[in-house]
Amino acid sequence: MNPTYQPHEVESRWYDVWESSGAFAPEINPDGEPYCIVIPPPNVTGVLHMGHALDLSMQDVIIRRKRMQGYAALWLPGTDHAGIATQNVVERELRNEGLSRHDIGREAFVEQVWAWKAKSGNTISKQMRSLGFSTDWSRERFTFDDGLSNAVRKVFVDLYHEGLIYRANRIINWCPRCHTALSEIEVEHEEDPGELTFVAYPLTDGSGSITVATTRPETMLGDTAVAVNPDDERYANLVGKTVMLPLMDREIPIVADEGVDPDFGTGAVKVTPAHDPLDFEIGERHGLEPIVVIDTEGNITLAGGDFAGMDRFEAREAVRSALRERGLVERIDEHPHSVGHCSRCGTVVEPMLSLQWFVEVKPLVGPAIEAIKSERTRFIPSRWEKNYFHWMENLLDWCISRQLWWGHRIPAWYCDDCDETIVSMEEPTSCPSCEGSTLTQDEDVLDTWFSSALWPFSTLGWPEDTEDLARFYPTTTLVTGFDIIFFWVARMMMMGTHLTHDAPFTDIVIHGMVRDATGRKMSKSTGNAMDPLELVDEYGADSVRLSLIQSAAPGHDIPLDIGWVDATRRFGNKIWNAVRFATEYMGVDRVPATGGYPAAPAPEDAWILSRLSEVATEVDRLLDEYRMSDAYGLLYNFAWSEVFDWYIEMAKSLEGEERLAGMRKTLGVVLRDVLKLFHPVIPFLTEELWSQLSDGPDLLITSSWPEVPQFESPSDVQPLQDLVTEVRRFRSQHGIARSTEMPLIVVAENPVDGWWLNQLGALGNCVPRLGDRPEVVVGHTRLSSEGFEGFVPLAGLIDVDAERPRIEKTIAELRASIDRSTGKLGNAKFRERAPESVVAEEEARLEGLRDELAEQERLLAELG
RNA sequence: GGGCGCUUAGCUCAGUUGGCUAGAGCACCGCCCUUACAAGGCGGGGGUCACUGGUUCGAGUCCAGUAGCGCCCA
Repeated sequence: MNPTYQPHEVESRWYDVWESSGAFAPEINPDGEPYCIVIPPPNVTGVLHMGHALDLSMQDVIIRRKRMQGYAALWLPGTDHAGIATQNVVERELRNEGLSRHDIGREAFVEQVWAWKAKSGNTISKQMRSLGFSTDWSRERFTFDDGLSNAVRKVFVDLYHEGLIYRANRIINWCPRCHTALSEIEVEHEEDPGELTFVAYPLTDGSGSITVATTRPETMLGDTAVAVNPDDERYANLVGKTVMLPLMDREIPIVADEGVDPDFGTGAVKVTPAHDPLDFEIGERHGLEPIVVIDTEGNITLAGGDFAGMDRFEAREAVRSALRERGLVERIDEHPHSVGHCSRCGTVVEPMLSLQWFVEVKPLVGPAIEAIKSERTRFIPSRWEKNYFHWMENLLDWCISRQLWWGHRIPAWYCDDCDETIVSMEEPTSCPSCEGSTLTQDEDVLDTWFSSALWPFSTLGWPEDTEDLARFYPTTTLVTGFDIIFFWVARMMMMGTHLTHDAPFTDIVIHGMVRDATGRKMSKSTGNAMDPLELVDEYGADSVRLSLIQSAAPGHDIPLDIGWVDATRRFGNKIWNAVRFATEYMGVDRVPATGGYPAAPAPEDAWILSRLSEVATEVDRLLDEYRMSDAYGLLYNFAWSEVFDWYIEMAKSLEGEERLAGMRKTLGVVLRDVLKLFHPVIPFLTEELWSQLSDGPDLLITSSWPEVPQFESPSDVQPLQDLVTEVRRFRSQHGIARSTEMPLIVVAENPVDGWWLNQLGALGNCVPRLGDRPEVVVGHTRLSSEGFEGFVPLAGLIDVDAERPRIEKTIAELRASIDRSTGKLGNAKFRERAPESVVAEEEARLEGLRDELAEQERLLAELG
């Protein structure tokens, strides 16, 4: 073995071995209980980012452990077709050739997208391999696969016939750059500086004017009313009057509507029903005609009079200066407010009246909420329930049509003769209503999230009655970021409960976002994004995985400090060397891997085995609760400080063939179990080291999860370690060279075994001998731990006076502790109300402290 | 404006039913190339647990309020 760990050599070796062994498929454990995770499908155009790395690392930890525990563990990978994103990518390529998609036509365009996908669409799946994720590639799915597309169509048709999908004119969010409708969650609200313009609308009766405030003056071209709150006394006398809309010379009414906030601006608002959701509602209530003044390009329409053809932002300035010229602008205030941007391209979205398809969500929400309330499905951490409920209860109907070419075409046809709408699985040949045969299919496609909402069951074969569906659905666990609860989790819950009559998962594990070391969101534009693959190059995949898992406290954001990644790399080197030492110097590779746990371990061995047992139990408990960060933090510290720093050091001083055989066996099982416990998070390194320790061809990935029997630790190990630390501290504080021999007279309450004294000498670098407690300790210092005292003759080691400050400091610390303790015990209520065990412990502690103080004071006095 | 969360060491963060001297990694100081690992070992310094009040024998932990920060929604 190399003296240092080289991640790349190791990592390149194992992935193919695992995959070809069949380990990734649930069939590896044919009789196991099913356990299933479906991957949150990344965007087919996507490249792996830190968020994926975290999300997938968590899933791999879960699935690898379950596999080792004997479950038929299925982790199903795949991607979604990402309508807008993918179309954008291919359109950009076309643009480089000077073409638009319209130049080549729909069919050729879609062909080109498929070609693109075949060429560069699977980047992320390839990247997943370099991080070692153990997904079952034989079951990889794509939302555009035939089976999944069929599911999408079936759901659309069924929901339409149930009346849950309808087509209507509504205000939707329009992206003038992507030329499509968006759902409200594809809109990102960002704070913009903005200005509030106060405009006077003259009353037609000449009795003055009413002032409205607006952040979007250009929309006034489409105003069809002014509205005030009915309770607003300031305007009560104006309701029912009309104003003359400036620039357009259109007479419009002043109406009273509950929806108006009297505290905003002047309390009077302009009403543009075609370009604002609230205004649309007001318009509906008052029978106002919506006038579309901004077109799908974001330009002013012919209805905008003199401003027709202008870009909407250009028009904002033009309208404002035209109003100013007429003396109608009263003032302009700065007004920071949030403005919607397209989540795909960043363009300011335009609320716009448009004919679109919608899912009526109200009937779907109930069962989706009930699944959580009844604890059929739980969020981890549970506080996300509140957000989920809150969001579900306020859900608006979901706009599912997109004006794209890349996506599932809406299975709706319109009869040219009678305007009948036909929704069906198969393309109709004639109109069922008028028997006309000129039918035109809806041009639009469905929102990608519509197909993603079916993901947990469509990937398993639904609506077909497949074996996988029967076996693995409902799935067990979903792991995803909180930012995706609304987009995706909620919709899967709705679709799952409605279509399959069961919630799609049992546990929903929510994690935070990976941020940079200072807590900022990683993004390309701020230049602080870390590329997981670059980190893999630099530190190895295992380090990236372990540092992410260790940093990820449940449900919190993760500021990823490169220092963490580096620390885990050093840990890799440490564990590598521990195994190297065990095999090359201690002969552990001569111990059969299958030998089991020692039956009658020697004291040191019993101690580390008992710790292993405790740690393994605790790690299991934490992992069962998805507290991976705590679990692996614990294991990391156990491995490093207990196995490597203490046990291996103890092992070095052992002698005698029999004793060495016991140690080898112990070190062997401890290291093997540590490798097993660590395998889910650092699979490459552990698999490699397993092969070094193993005497057969068996892979760690398919080995069995540790079930460590209980061992009883000798009670004097902890005092041994404490005394060793005291000895080391004494040496360090006095700067006594390592090579200087240091005698130690050991006084023990109970008989001391040879091994104990041997370890004290070896670990403490001292020469201990059992002796009697000196009547007078002049010329000694005293070191102690529970049940043991050690006296160091100072002559020849240090100047006696040099020990005085050390003792004085100890005395001061003891006195402080004693004060605290007596204060506590002196409190009658403490004795009365605290549990007996707590009081007894405190009393024992105080007694110990007082004894120790007496010793130290005597020591100081005798120093003279 | 509504909701959710955060504030603990120089930095980034743990700390689950309240109970010994509040932990980790990095950074810092001292000693050591001790025969696996200097990507290491040993030892050390460093915290008014944001603030105020309350509950309690006992509060980083529970409750209320204040301040600051973040996210989501309107």
